[in-house]
Amino acid sequence: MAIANNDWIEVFQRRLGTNALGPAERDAVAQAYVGSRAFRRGETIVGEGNTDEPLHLLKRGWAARVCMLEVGGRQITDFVLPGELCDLSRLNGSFGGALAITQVNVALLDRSAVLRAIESYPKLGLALLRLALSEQATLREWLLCLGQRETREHLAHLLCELHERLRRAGMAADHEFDLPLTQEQIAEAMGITPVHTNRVLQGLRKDGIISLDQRRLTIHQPAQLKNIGEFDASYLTA
Amino acid sequence: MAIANNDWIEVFQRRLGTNALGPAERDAVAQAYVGSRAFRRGETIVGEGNTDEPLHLLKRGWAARVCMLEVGGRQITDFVLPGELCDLSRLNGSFGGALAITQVNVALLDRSAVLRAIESYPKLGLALLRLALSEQATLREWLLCLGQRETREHLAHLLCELHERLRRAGMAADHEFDLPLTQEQIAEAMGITPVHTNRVLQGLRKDGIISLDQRRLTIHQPAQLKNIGEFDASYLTA
DNA sequence: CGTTCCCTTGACACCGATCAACTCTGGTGG
DNA sequence: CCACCAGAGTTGATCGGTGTCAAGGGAACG
Repeated sequence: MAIANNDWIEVFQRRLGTNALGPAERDAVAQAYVGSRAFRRGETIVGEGNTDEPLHLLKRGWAARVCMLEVGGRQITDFVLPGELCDLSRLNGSFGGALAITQVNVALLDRSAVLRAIESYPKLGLALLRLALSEQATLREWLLCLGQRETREHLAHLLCELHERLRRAGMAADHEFDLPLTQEQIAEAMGITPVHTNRVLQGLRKDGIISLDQRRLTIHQPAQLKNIGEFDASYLTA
Repeated sequence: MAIANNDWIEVFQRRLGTNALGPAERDAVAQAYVGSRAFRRGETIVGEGNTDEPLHLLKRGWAARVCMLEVGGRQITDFVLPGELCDLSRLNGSFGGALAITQVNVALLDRSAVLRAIESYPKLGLALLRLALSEQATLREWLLCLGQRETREHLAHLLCELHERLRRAGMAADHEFDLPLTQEQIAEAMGITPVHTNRVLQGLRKDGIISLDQRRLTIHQPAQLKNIGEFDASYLTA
């Protein structure tokens, strides 16, 4: 079907770690490719519920995984950066959806082809297992933030985490980066209201620790920020 | 080293789904067995940090995965029931620890032997990937609870989740089960204080929805409880 | 030049944290 | 048999962090 434009594999490999896949695994994954697609800011990439859609591998941009309450609220459970799958969880059951934070490009991978590739190439299964465990670690850290940290600490931690992950993806400078989130989206990730997000952000600004203008974040006092958020990057493995 | 007492494999297989492992995978896992161990209520099964300890597969009892703040609090991120691994995440990096909620028996599996088995038997890797994704789904649901649900709803949801998981493990009757958690531990799972846990529990009791005496929970109005917690078991896949 | 989205700020109410005291149970030792 | 003690559960009073409601400002865009 699709002409194999395999630039996305590089991105995928970068995320998994350069040695995670050998040439055979690379090829096997490449053969699951069934096309590409673009989404605009705010669009739904994957809806909730278990569908037969292909898997969405993020080539470019930011996405967020979301879980919704029937009535009340929406929770962002995770951000998806290039080289990660928006819907790895669909390999098992179903859960949650994904939405585009920025303009986004994804590679579409046929789900059953991926499953077949895993059954033939154990290193691929192991690489995906590691990816899933890495996501688990982030989810646990978010639970810790939501349950135990105070809001100011939580926000500081979130900013540190995003900075570090973006840095590893080659998308952040030493002390600044593009933060395409609206305050409402930050709120949905932190389980608070947009109004309160604003106030806590103001607090960090007032103390000269960060500035945030036009979706550009600058960290003036990195050590302070890490300190406030008790940020220790060691959970961001692989 | 150890005499192969392989009753734990049955428990493991029950959790993974009966068809997840074939005879070859079974044997491969069995060969990673290096012994068994028991822990008493309250003991630490796995400490935080990345060690070379073997993996701990829960044969009997309840455990909890915990993440700690340097100062302040501790968050229970997940409960571990029989057939699950206390420290699957150690296959990748490290993260968090595990503690015994009840008297607990675990099978010890050599970590590198498990890794070798995965590299030889892709179905094993896939089964563990599915297990990890199932854990992810629970973590996401917990994030939704912590971030978006009110405390009463959160507690109702937690009780429903435990009931359903215990039922699947053959450890719960239709409307009652042993809940070995102290109110303090429930609080650590929900990110609230023990005092408040008590009050919310009283609320559910006062409304005749549940009763909880001597670590035995009875659900008098199951439909009501599910309704309050907006509980939908579909995320508990595999 | 109006509309829309996002950010910002103020006033007020309330949920849940904190502090403190008391009960109840089971276990231990005199 | 009773005294004591530790751990868990219960309840009340008070305080503060966040949610809620409301209004306004500023930038981007047609």
